[in-house]
Amino acid sequence: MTEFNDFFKSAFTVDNVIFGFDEGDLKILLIKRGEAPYKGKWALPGYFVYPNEDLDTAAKRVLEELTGLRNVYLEQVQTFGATNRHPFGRVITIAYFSLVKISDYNLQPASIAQKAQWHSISKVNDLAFDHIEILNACFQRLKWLVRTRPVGFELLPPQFTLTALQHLYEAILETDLDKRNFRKKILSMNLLIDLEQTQEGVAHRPARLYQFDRDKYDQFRAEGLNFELKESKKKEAKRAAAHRKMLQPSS
Amino acid sequence: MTEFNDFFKSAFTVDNVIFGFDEGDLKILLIKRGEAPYKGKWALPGYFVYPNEDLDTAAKRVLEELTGLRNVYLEQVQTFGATNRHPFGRVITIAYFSLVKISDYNLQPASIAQKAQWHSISKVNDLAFDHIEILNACFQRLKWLVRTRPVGFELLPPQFTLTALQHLYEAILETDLDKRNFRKKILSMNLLIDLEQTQEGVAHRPARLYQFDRDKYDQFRAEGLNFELKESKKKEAKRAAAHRKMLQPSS
DNA sequence: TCAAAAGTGTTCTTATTACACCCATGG
DNA sequence: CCATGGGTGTAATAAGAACACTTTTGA
Repeated sequence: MTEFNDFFKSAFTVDNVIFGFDEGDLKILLIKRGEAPYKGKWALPGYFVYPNEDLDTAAKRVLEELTGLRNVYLEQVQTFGATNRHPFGRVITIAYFSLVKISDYNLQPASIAQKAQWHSISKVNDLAFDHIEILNACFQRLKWLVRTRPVGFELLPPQFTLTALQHLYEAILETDLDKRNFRKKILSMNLLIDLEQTQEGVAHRPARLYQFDRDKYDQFRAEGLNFELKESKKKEAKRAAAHRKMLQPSS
Repeated sequence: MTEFNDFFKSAFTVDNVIFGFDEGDLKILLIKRGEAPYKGKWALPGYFVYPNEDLDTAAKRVLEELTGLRNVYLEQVQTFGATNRHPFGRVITIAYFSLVKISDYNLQPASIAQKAQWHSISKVNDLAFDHIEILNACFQRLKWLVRTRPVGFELLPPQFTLTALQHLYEAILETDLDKRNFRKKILSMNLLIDLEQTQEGVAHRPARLYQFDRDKYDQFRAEGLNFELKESKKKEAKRAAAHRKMLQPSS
């Protein structure tokens, strides 16, 4: 039988999937581990929770130490606690994700890591611990969130074009969206302020710039806001066809 | 500075919000605590996670010890870890919820509790620890889940009437649904098997009995299934009016 | 004048909502 | 024969999906 005090021999960490968006690509911030275990491997930024620290506070601390950013979108996602997930003992981890504007980001010297770097989410495939599993859970959650709440703005600079916004949604949802329907839907929500400015120096018709209207969002949020986005069926069908084709032996 | 070994002095528990449905009421199973802390108070069933036990396993164990039930719907919801939430030290808890058929339920002698009892969720207001907060988080999650996945069946006996199913949804969503629209929607999903039997011995026209078609559900689940239910606007308006009236001083 | 991305409306289809009466049974 | 809850269809509205051409700019 387990003694009561045997229960008080565990530790817990927070791990943070920090999403950013750059060059049309959804990215996450990873650190190259400078110490055992998994020395030299890429990992999610995370650390032990201090004895007198709340979980959210720990997640914020990890984020701020690494990026210098405060007041970013941060949400608890899921807790991972397989008995064998950490070689040093029983360590469970509470996974968070956060959304940052890469343009705001300044790399801080981080004693825990030799190196911190943005990685395209599509190219991440081998991480320390069970971090791939954590990443997947957080990515799934982000997909859901982005269809439900207008959090996309957290990942863009304060001024953006509708096309940039659409590309962000397409990157997160891993699908194509119809341009006209997307604009109709987004604009009909009345959450964007038209800055009545346009891009400069682009080799094509310059796009209008918009800003997210946070006040109006806070106003709407009370009443529960609908924010669904669906894939275009035609493009979905094309993609499915291409996929089938790919799977078939060439004849 | 915190020593490394200071991190390994925490414990964690699982707490389980066990939902059931009986007499038109959504209920949860609570235990009256037989020991300190919070001796004599009602609490969510939960216990420490053993050193060699996975989190989901611990949640299943707690559930099975208390109810004798296995193979019930169980889902991790959120982790609560405020530094002061447990008087014995740093104890974080991973909250789960489960859905059981009260008809299947058999109370097991539970050494941890003097007493286990079903409580109408609307009447629960004072629980040990931060369990009210946990309950709220799980209830919110259930509301979302029930609009998204056909999990309602987990709470009903194997054979049920459409009216019973509707009452379940109304209890969970805390709203009224239109009878005809509800039936149309539910039947159009083709997830019910009409047993071609009717109730017996009721003092009104006997209702047809249905069964959940789990095979068909598993089949559909792969493709991602829509399962939305909306409140009738008229009834919503009525409710809002009643609420406003209630808030006004009688003149 | 060409390339590149911006911008814009309409039609069709599908899903949601509102709504009221007759039916079968037991007491 | 009455009370109780079971069972049914239709029309109006709203939301979503498909779809192609013109505009503005820099090179």
